[in-house]
Amino acid sequence: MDGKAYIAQRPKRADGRRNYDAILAAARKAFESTGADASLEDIASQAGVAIGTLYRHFPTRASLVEAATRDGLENLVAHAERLSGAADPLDALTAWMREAVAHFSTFRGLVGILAQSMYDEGTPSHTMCNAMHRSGADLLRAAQAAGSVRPDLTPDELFDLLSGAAWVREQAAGDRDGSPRFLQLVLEGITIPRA
Amino acid sequence: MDGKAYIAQRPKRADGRRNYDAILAAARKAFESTGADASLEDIASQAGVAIGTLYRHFPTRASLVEAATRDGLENLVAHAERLSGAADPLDALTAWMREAVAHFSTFRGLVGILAQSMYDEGTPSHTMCNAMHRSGADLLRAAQAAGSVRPDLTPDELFDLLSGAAWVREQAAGDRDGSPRFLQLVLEGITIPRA
DNA sequence: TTGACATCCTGAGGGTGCCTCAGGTTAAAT
DNA sequence: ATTTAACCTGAGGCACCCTCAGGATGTCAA
Repeated sequence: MDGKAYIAQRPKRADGRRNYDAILAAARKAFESTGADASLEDIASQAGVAIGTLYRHFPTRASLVEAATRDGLENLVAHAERLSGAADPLDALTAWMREAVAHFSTFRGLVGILAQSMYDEGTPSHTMCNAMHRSGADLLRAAQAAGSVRPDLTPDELFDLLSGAAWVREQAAGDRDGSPRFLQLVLEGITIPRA
Repeated sequence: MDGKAYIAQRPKRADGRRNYDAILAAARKAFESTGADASLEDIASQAGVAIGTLYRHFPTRASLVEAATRDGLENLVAHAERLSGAADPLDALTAWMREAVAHFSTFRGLVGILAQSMYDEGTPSHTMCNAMHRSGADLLRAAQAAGSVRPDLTPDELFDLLSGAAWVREQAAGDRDGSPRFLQLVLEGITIPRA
């Protein structure tokens, strides 16, 4: 199983690259404003390209979403590595969690796709999700080792909590954004008060 | 604004009632197996009825979902009333929360609709959601009065937590159902240990 | 029993979106 | 200049949504 089979490769010919980029830009805009179920035909026409061209570069909707959000996930992983070994592991973990929730709710419907990708191999985003999973797990372990977080919390559970927070955030888009509060409650729920 | 304007009325003629019931039964089965986005044309044909008949009784998909899940919500409210004034308000609250999560994830996509209905008036399920909100708020208040739950938790936040738990549950359908654990974490997070 | 009629049912049809594929075009390598 | 693999196009088949004009029928009152 070559995981990359699903991942759109950046094309080599100049016109191909141009269109690839245009489609990606249009997709980002459309996802932002409409959600992950934006019309692919709209995206194509917005990119000034026929629908077949979009499918050539991104054979599935998931692959397009993956390409449109790869940067964000990479940043998340990079940030985790920067934070690892911080003076206060709990601060590091909470800061990262906040960022993770923010990214997960970049647009409506993303968190569902990511949650799917997390445990479903053969999904475009699966590789990136795995990397993120490892990053988060490291930060969690450190915070647990420092005695700041309940030791029985597993990485999977951490991601369930993060996903839940992101989902709540995307539901209440705009007004009544209960997400900071949700995450706050979760954080206070899993941390161990400094005696 | 008459909230009932959207709610499908049980038709009066015998054939109408028959079809209404058949559609509802087919819808329940379809939602159960496919999710809230099941094909309405499939539901109609499964009920042995033309598509126009389905739309006659249930002008919108939301109204059909509402009708298919009304019983469950009513039970939830009734159960809350039965639990109110229980000897141990915390037990009552947790029992009710578990039941609520179970109902919210009756089928894939329901919790999203309910979360929407909760704060969006003019939605078919809004009335029922309001009733449920009140029930939950009562149980929460009691548990808080007993000193068992952190006093700053609002009913809205409680429902965000419940929705999040239900959403996580519906994501991990089948294997790896992290939902009991999720709710457990949330509960331990919001309760105040008995000194 | 028999109208009369409001209620109900039907299903074709127009709209949107998904995705494929046969055929035409073009960048790039030789 | 030729070749060719990469690329692009957009019509078309499929599924689903939702509406509406016209036909069928249950109900009730006479």
